[in-house]
Amino acid sequence: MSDLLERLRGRGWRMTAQRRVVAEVLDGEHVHLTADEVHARAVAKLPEISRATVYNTLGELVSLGEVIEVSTDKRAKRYDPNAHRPHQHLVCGQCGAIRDVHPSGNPLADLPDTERFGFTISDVEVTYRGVCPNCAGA
Amino acid sequence: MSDLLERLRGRGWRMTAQRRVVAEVLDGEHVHLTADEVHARAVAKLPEISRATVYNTLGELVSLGEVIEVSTDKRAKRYDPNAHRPHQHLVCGQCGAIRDVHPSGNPLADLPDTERFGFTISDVEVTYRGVCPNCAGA
DNA sequence: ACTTGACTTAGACATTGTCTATCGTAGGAT
DNA sequence: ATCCTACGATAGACAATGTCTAAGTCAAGT
Repeated sequence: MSDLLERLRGRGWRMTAQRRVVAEVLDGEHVHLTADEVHARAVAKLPEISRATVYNTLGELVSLGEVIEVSTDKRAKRYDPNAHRPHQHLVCGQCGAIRDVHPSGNPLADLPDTERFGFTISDVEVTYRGVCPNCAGA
Repeated sequence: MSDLLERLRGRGWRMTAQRRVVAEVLDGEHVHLTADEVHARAVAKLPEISRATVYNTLGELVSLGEVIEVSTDKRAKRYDPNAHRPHQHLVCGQCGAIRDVHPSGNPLADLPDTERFGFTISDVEVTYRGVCPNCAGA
């Protein structure tokens, strides 16, 4: 599991108990946690950890490109540790479940030059919305 | 400009000064305003209008499918009155400028069945991120 | 014009995120 | 091994955005 910790150490990250805990939380379960959920899980492992530290650490991980911020939900940002394989998200509008999915083509190619208005495009974010089998069945 | 107002009236919307003002603000400029910006512009036309009413009215317009909620920016939701032509957004990461763009194909088709996990997909949200000519030039 | 239920209001409250001043500590230097 | 120091952590205030409530107001049907 510690590929993440290894990489961070390799980048000269100063390793602290708090940062380790946050990294472990993210690395442990490949779900999409909100900052507060990360905080809650971190507190379980290290009760003194503060909210600010979790936010700071998450922000640093995002800057380092180790995790991705997603805002599928209109409320809080979520953090996706699966940053090394480009992927998109499939969101259930009822229960809020999120799945990672992998596109067939390159979505960047779908935008013709005439629609780029001189922008230099670096990234595309694609979110499919629908209803998951669970919610549809009920 | 009052296609919007017409449609709303036709749907049995109870027409009040506040709702008219909010609808006019959205219908007037085809930009992507935050709820607070809508409120500010509404106050300019009708000083007594309250924040709650603006939020309520925006929520209703979204439910009715007359405007779309977009969260390109990580902060506030933005409201896009251009709900009747499917489109996507192009966002400048530096200045936050947002442009509507029109896709060449149907992005829904890009997700193979094997990646749908039983979801019934109803919508795709695509956001291209990059740098606008203005910011790139500077 | 009257009545009624839907709409509006002000402001408290909730949630999420940021900032600051202070304290603690990881890791290099000695 | 111990000390130093700069970087990180902390608590809690603050800010931004959004939601809720209780009471007052008004559009529209009768």
